[in-house]
Amino acid sequence: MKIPKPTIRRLAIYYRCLEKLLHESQMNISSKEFGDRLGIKASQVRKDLSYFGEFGKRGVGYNTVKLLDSIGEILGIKKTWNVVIVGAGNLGKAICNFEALEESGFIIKGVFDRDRNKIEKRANNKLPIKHIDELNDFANNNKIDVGVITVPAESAQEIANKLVNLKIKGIINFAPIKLKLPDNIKIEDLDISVFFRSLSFQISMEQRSLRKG
Amino acid sequence: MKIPKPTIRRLAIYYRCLEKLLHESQMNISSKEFGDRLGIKASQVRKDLSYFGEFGKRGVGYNTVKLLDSIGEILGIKKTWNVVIVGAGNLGKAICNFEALEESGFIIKGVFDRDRNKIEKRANNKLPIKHIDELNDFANNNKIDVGVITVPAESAQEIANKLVNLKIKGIINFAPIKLKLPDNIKIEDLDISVFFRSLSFQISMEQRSLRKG
DNA sequence: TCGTGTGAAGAACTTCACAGCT
DNA sequence: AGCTGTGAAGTTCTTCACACGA
Repeated sequence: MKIPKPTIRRLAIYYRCLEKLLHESQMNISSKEFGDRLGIKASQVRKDLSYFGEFGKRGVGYNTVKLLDSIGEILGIKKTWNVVIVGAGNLGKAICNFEALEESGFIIKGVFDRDRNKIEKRANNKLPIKHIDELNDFANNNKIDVGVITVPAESAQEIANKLVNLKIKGIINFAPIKLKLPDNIKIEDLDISVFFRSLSFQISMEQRSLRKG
Repeated sequence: MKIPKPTIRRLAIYYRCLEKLLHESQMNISSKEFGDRLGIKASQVRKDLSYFGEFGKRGVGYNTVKLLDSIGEILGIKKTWNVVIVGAGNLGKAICNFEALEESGFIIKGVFDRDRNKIEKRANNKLPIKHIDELNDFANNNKIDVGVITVPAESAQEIANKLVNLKIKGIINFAPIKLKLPDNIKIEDLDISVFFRSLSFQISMEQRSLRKG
């Protein structure tokens, strides 16, 4: 069955919320309350979950632990993925220190940059930055599943090609460019400035419509 | 007229691409070539632009400079917004040093944190980190338009409330939580871990279907 | 009675296809 | 001839509404 992409996004959000619920020792939740917490309609929550099975009890709701477990299974969160980050600028370093990644099963194995001045400096508590030329050797010794691209747009495609050659399975691309990739490589694009510009539009729009009407 | 939200996202992407085209001295582009560069259908490009006017010439295409200018106008990129960042962890610091923001008209005026150990340390080349208690005074002296929330989920709503009291217009929220806000405050949510988990799902899914079929 | 699961209806978004300008 | 602008068709996603189980 075809799963809508927005559904996947929301599953990841549900997962976060369930972790929190569990932390608050709430053992059961209805689609209504769940949706209200997240600004999502109850029917949407039920529909999303129904793509994958019947997780709830009629008249009762969903068991927090069971649902967390099931969504974790669906998202493949129990698996772990070995990650390399390419681009040790501010964003790359921030990602290195982003605790939520290990929690999601992404283990950062190496950080690479082409700037030799950065080499061996620490990107986070543990990881020294390596030169991009060492990437191939490194990948031979460490099975890499996922590459994170935090280099400027100009070099992003070149880095993507290198990553593809390492037989990775997926890429998170922070560079503002559409990468050309083989079909079997999964990709998530995340251009942060797009969110800022979208906000800029919303604010401008409101001001324009206030002026008019 | 109602503008689809995906259209706004894409306008921001078009803008980025046009900047690049201009840099490459390409003065004209068709919707076809434009779309191909971005992995978007030509008809989609034309439809998106048509919501805002007629920017192209039939038989010719779009003038790069004129279109860049028009989209900039639409997105409100010529305006500048004064920004405060709340949360001077790794992500907050990365945002401070994110050049694309000033280019998009977001001027970072201040960085705040509740951890007194961080105070007066530099978040980037220019900006000292201030304590969150100083936020109100600061906002009285600097008209703030936009707040960026990079604190943990637990404190995000509290910070959002503080920001709303400062009469800001919009928020970029990196915390994994749905903020409750007045209708007149614009919001963009950007939970980075969602992208990783979505990738995790895509990879797991592929492996499952390969095993089956 | 309460809340899930789900076909069916509805809304939102994308793509087609072609008239019409250059 | 080439390419835009746009109604109309098509597709995808969301919401409704209700049967059914706890």
